[in-house]
Amino acid sequence: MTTSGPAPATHFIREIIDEDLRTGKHARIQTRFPPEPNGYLHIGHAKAICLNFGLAADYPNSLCNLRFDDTNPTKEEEEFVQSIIEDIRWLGFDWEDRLYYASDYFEKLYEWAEDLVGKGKAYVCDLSADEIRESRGTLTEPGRESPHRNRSPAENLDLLRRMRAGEFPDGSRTLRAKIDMAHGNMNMRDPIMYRILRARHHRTGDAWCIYPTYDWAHGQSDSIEGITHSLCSLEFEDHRPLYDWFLDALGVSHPRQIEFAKLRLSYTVLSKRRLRRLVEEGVVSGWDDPRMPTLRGLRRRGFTPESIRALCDRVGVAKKESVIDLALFEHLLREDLNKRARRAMAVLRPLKLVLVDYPEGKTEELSAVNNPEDPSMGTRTVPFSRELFIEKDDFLEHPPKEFYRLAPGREVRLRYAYFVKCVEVVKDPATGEPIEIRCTHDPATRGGDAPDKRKVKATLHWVSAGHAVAAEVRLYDHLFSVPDPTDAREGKDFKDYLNPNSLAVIPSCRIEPSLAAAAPGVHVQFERVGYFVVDTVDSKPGKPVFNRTVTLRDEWARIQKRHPSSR
RNA sequence: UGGGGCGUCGUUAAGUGGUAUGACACAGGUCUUUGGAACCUGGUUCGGAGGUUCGAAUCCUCCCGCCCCAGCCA
Repeated sequence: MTTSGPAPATHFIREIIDEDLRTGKHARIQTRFPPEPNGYLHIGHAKAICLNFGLAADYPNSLCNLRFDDTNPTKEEEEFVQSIIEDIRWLGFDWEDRLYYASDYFEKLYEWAEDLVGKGKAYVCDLSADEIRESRGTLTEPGRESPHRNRSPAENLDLLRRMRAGEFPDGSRTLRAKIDMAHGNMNMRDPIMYRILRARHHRTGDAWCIYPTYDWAHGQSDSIEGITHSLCSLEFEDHRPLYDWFLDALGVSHPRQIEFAKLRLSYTVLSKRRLRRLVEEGVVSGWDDPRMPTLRGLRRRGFTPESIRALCDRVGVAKKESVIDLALFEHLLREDLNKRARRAMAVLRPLKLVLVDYPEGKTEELSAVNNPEDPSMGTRTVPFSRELFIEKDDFLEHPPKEFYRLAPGREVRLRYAYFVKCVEVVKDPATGEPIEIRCTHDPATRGGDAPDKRKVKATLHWVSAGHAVAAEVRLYDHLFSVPDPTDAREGKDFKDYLNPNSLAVIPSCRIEPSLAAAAPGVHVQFERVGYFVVDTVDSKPGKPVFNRTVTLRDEWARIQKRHPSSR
């Protein structure tokens, strides 16, 4: 994944690695991305993916594994394994043959558990879940030792074996590490290593009725894989002493856990719980709704893997919890799409424009550039005729000073076509709304250049009424109307901050004919409007559907925002 | 009144005792057959108070604020 370009931004994790390489602690590094297959990946996961795979790509001979952390069969499913694999591939990363599962290590983990029991560092506890909770103490008071804490290694070994053999009912016993019930860190108060759970595992089936907890499985899995730097998010800082304790107790290769702040983005939510609510409560159409921050949602919305990787490169890696401005993401997206998306003309809200001095029945094929940023993308031809559609917003009968599009008596350019001048406005007698604009055109300006060098203030996009194709366009906007919907006021819920205008469907837009057959997933810039992508689910030949990925920067919109009167 | 973290422009991130820097956002401008893109210009912001020092965002002390932890979830 190495790309040429500016050196990657440095951060505290790189400093640690550089130091480890310099001192010879390691000659190379090995990282891993360890998702639990219990849901879909989102933009927050992308940061961890880019960090882990990116680091491995940047350091010589270094590798990053993909490991599914599948220690809880009640929540995990094969479907998620597949979707996660698909999404990481789409993002552009490769783990070659290093696809692992924590469940691959169940036998080894069990063997190690017996080892700790033998060393007197773990014991079988018969307390119920409630009793354990009750005896754990609180944040300010120490816990009480389990009455089974001092069983002999031999008795513990016997009990552990019988736990594995299925002699005891679910939840009746646990294997716990023998550490310190008075520790200030709750994770060290004899944490649970195994629970009895008769649940079918998506990979090991019914082979086990005891399953390791995260704490018991994670560090040991890292060790088995030869991970050198185990990166995780801040909430695991409290677990690091335990991570270290297990590895030390076992006396095996000891990766270093390093915690960093996970990515948060403004105007959206990223917790699995909240995302699930949006889906289950029907706020969005599903996990791949184009408004969702899931990788599937972003993909369907038209975000590119390149823009996501660029975001992850730019946001930095630190321990400070921060919320990244969505505007940065959109900026990076535009930067990418500007160079790659083909241009086309599409009129979202059509207003008829008739050229009174243009012959009826005549059609011209005018040449248009496919991408001004990339001449190699060539040109295409666009049909032009007497009756056209322009954007409703591009005409104002009584324009404010800052508006320099079409208005009565005013001349503008129709892109790649002619200069036209408004000579008449036909209005709906009932509403007074303009329903047809009549213009003259200057034949000498064919193609859009005036031989006499006269200037016009505006260039408008258009489509030929008789040639344009109908299309459905879905205008997407921020899912929430406030930067941090999770920061809900007293009595409020994050859903109270949903943006009611996050989706507006325009069933019948007019697009230039060259767009009629655009393939699903293709990115295109509707000139002067925004970037769009052909929807991968609902778009059909003959009935195209476009999703707005992001608008273009819009100077006029800003002016209107500043002076609400100018409309 | 337990333990673990974090505080640098609006937002992010650099800075590791010697002129506070970049990106996004914002504001102004140049250019333009996209009010796009590109380019130029702008703002003084180190949580607070003391202290050490010729000199502190960096070192010390105290204070304040925010986040995480009491799953047999990860």
